Amino acid sequence: MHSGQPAAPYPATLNDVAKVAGVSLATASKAINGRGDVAESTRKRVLDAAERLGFTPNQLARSLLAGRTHTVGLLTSDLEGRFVIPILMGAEDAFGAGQVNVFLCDARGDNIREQHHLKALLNRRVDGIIVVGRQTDPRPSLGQNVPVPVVYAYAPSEDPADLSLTPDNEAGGRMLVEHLISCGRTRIAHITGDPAYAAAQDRARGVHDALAAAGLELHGEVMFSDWSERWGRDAAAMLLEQHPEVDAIACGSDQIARGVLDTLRDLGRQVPEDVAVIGYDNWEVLTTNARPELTSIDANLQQLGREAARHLFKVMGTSEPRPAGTRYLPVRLVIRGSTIARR
Amino acid sequence: MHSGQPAAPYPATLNDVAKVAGVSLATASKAINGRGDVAESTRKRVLDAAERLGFTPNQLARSLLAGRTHTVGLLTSDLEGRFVIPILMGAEDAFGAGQVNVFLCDARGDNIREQHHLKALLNRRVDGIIVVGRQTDPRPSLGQNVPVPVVYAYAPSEDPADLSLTPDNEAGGRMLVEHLISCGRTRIAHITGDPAYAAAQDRARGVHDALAAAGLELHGEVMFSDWSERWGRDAAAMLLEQHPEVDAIACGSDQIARGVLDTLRDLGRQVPEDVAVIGYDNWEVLTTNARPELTSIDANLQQLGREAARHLFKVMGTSEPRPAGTRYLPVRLVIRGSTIARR
DNA sequence: AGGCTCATCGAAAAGGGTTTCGAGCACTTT
DNA sequence: AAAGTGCTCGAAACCCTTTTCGATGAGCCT
Repeated sequence: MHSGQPAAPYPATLNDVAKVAGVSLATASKAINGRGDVAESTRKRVLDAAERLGFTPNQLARSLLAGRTHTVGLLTSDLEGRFVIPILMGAEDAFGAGQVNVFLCDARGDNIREQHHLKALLNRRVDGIIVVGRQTDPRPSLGQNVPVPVVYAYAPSEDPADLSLTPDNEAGGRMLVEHLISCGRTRIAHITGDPAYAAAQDRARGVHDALAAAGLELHGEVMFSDWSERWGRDAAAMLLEQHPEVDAIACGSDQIARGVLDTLRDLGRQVPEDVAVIGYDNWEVLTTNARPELTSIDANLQQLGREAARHLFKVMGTSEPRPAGTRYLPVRLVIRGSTIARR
Repeated sequence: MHSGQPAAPYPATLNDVAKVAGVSLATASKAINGRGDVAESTRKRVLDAAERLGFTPNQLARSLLAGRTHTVGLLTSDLEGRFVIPILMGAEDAFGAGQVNVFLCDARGDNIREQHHLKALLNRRVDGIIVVGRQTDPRPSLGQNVPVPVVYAYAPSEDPADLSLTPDNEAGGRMLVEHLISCGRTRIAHITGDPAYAAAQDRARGVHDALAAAGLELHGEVMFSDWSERWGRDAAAMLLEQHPEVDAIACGSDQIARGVLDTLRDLGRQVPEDVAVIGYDNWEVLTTNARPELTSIDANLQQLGREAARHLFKVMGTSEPRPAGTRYLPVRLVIRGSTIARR
């Protein structure tokens, strides 16, 4: 089964346009790019010819000359991770329907491959690079001798000389507790994921601080294990056994929260009447399908991607000293039925 | 907070290398690319110089000359969709740690924006384009006068002159039923999503055909509505009211299956002992966290992405007539505890 | 010694566009 | 009539690499 059509040829070059219009290369270029020094009648002739031939300028040639390609590289270590995608969308968004295109590279968590991709991107003369990790744990820097600006998103760089943008997990942890308190809860427990993750530790610290600030104490220890629903179910069962008095459970992820909801349901506890539950990440497929729908913390990742892109935009091309350090971007509370009863 | 380091300059050009090595541009190029006609001693001198200067060839210049860029465009209409990502990974994978880089463009479902991105990709002289949709419903073709090969992935093109790769949903539907029958079930119902989706219709047809082939009939009508957990819960409740005899439920998505599992649990039915449940899509976060873990159909999307890339590879550069038509790629059964009791 | 081959190297063009700068020309001014 | 002014346009350089093909020189044969 073949179409038989080999392929349309690439459209005309500027040279063709110039010939058809009966002018020189230089004049054709100026006419098309709207530079001065070309009579209105000539411009029209050139534009007509370009239109007829379907001319579009070859970006390769243009970039080669200009020294800027209007491309950026997005270097990620884990594409399947759900954190990369919103960031990627935000970046694409900020660069806009505009002129910038994004090269996507997935290093699959392999350092060698990352170096390889980096080199490939530089050989293609990208104007900037966004490095996206899948955890909020600091990652090794690409180093300071990269000839284009680099910004680290989600996973900050270990090197303070780099610019990193990462969600403020500590503020998120505080937000969990503050919201529960504002719902009138005082007997709060915290079930979270793998203690080896900075995200787990940072959120737990936020939880602790907000409780302390309100003169409260956590009911039970922070329960660390992994980020699964199963752990949420098991942890909730243990928790209710040892601390049946709890009236709110702050969870370190939406998956954990889903598990917690299941156990509460099995044990006949009403949510949110008896126990309020709050998740983290605002992963829609989990939050909006839960019974009841799950209140959660959204890390504003798309916003983070936009910021990263905007930053690159600002410093691309300039040779000024670049901003450095790690910026913690605000997160956002999304309230649903698991903390506030629907009327 | 500034690093103070403005940016390392771009590395040396071939000209610099030639000068340092004391040879001509041509010789330097030949030495570096391993072409013949250059004395071993000279080659060493050039390579040393290149090493010292950190020379890497400018791909722009190279591409401009060669007429091939070793880049492809990936044009998607919906990045957040979970179908795009595995396909993207498969494509990245097939192009390999090799030479090809991927431009990612998200049209956000907007036709104008898609045209715009297409033009931008062509101006950058990509060697090929992969179009990825978020549904299996056929989508409008980009047309036949695109100067590079195009392959449609997941969402096939409406135009049979294009090459499309899409998962075989009908076979998947049959597989649902065949597996349930092989588990000894005969009283089978089907709950699925939005009837406006080709995926829902194709899978339902597969379910119907496989039942007919086994001399069985569906218990109740096919239940269409939407792809949510909530619908799964509600539909299962209705189903068990009207057809309490069912011993298996084939679901059109994992979300629906999760809802079905919840209702069965609420009603005290054992899974899989009383009722077997099977999902579709093999969305890991849903399947492996379910109680019991959910048997499902995997569309092999990563494989599909690889195939798409491989196809582009094959026809890129050649001017032969291109293969056309829609190819339905095999799907795969992933067995877990919701259909077969764990020992 | 002259003519030959062979290995090695470099000049130049090509790829497609942008930009600088000088040339040509019509028209005005003194 | 000579000089000056202002507007159009084109030649050529440039970006960086690859490739062709002709030039150079050394070594060998008769």
